[in-house]
Amino acid sequence: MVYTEKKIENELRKRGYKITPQRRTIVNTVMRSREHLTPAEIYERIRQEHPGIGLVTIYRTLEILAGLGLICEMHAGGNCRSYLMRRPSEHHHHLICSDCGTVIDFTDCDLGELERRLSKKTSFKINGHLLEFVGQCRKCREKTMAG
Amino acid sequence: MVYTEKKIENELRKRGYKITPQRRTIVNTVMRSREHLTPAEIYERIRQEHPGIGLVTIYRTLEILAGLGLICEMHAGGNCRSYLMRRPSEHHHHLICSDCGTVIDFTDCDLGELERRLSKKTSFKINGHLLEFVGQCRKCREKTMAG
DNA sequence: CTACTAAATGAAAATCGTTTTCAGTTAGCA
DNA sequence: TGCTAACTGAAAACGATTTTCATTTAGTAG
Ligand SMILES: [Mn+2]
Ligand SMILES: [Mn+2]
Ligand SMILES: [Zn+2]
Ligand SMILES: [Zn+2]
Repeated sequence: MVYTEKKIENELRKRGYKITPQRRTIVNTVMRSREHLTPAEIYERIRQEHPGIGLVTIYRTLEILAGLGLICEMHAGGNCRSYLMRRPSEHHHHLICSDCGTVIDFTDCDLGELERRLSKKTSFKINGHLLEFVGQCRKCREKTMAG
Repeated sequence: MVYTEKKIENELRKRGYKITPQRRTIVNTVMRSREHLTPAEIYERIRQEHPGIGLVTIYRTLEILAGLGLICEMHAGGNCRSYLMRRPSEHHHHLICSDCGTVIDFTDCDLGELERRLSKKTSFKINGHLLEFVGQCRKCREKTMAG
């Protein structure tokens, strides 16, 4: 299931959130992007069409969208900056190049068995998981070899 | 292989780092602890014996130790704070309670197959992975029920 | 042991991402 | 058309981390 902007607006309305021009732009920007965007990046993109928008509003809207599960957050290992991405239709994870930051999505993680085992052993109710592989993409590896 | 303080000192010396009383205390503090400590927590613990130590020094030392792989960093999902922990002898991961922050270590992750598949498909050289489960521990679940 | 020097330290300021505060504006509804 | 709760943006506050810089010190060479 792919989210259309209409669907997202309905989702927001349903929860009592208002549809403002700012929110529309933010949703639109995040939806259009194939890459993971930081709040600052979203801000920069929007500012060109819609100067005067506040970075705070970006934060507030992203928080709501993430809360509703309409977008998802990514925490890149090293520098601890949190990126935001549009949510593909399925559950997914990331393979990140530690040199250039390239992010590749993948969907097969198959952690159900492990989750069940852990849950049983620890009496935790497990709600989710974070899985990231870190490595070097081909380009960066070649660069390293050359250098 | 468990790191002794002597071994760590040697490792540092080998790389040209000096062994200062501050570094000794930091290594000692991190080694003694069974829990994951934030830089601030380490600072607080050390301050009692060794007032006058600077938080900066904690940061700088932790950075070196992490760089050498002698300790490892943890990035707790939500608030993006990075915790530091002593490195157990084996590769391990975390199960975190989103309510109270309790962290449980586990060692079985069995991601080798997936790693090989991804590596082949993407031409990445994969160097590591980050796996965290997030949920609610028993106590917090009971509290929720009661409330 | 003494002198030297690169490395390390700590105080203070700077930076960075994020959150709070608050006064003014607006979406959605009666 | 008017009301009001929700929303907005500027500014300030915030907390974690980093940088700067003057002073001190570990390790070493004499
Ligand atoms: Mn993704
Ligand atoms: Mn651990
Ligand atoms: Zn790369
Ligand atoms: Zn808990």
